[in-house]
Amino acid sequence: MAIYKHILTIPANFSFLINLNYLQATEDGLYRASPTSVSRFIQIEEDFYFVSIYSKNDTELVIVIEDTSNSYNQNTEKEIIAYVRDWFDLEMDVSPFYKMAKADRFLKKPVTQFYGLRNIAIPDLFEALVWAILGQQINLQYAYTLKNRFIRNFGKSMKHNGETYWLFPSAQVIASLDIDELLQLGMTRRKSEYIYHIAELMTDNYLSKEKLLMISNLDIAVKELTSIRGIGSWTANYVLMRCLRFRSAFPISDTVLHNAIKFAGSFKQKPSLNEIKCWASSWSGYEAYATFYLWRFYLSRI
DNA sequence: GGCCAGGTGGCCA
DNA sequence: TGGCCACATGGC
Repeated sequence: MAIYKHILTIPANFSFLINLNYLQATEDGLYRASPTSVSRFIQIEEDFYFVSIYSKNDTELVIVIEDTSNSYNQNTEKEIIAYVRDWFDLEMDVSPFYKMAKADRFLKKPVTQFYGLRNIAIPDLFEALVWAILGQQINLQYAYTLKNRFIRNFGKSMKHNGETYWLFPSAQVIASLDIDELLQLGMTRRKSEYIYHIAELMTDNYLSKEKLLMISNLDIAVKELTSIRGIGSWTANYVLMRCLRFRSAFPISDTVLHNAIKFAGSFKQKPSLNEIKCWASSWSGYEAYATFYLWRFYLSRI
């Protein structure tokens, strides 16, 4: 089996360690993260490649690709590098965000504590949508339980050096199920319907990442998504922020965000929507990053 | 045991 | 538009 290496220069204001810490904290079986590296299987068309990423001297990211299916070509390499760049948001220039955040009463601490963190993506649209829907209106811990069940019941597992790696279930697989099979995981009937319906839309290609990426205007993208049953403003903004890289996507009704602002501001009560709108006006253009940092800050508190 | 949880859709005025 | 309310179950 052939092994290929590719080296990326680490951009400014990027800490691989801080990003690995985040990945370790949110491990879900799809990848494995350690304090020095992260590995996962990445699917390119019909083939799977085992990819490991580590850093060299904090100046370079080394991407190691194992050609587990003997199908490696120039396009494979291009796609895998694009995947990694997207996953870690390497194209993002965070310096203007940091400049703004250091003067912001809520963001000052988060950006200091997690300096170098990027909005780690959920590159797969179906995964991002399912994860958002699972997380609606239930506590985060149970949402992780449901996601685990979802992956282990319907996903594909791959072995590497004795370790199991999961691939997120495809929309095609979910669309071929009976809704009751989703219900049995412990989610509500309504959520089962939402997820099943979205799986159908994606299988029939009415909904795809490529189509959404052709939309550059946030409001239009939100409208497009919220026209789908089960996707409200929160879910649309969550997915646009985590998967499609809309910098101004802002899940403003998010309860963790509210708690994070309450925590960061040492308030006795959660802020009102109008207060958040007012304070967040200075985050314009960086709402997604502000939200991501506040989540990280709040969820990692002692 | 009661309240809250990374909301949404549907109904009503 | 804006205000309820059902959904439904786990975590604390």
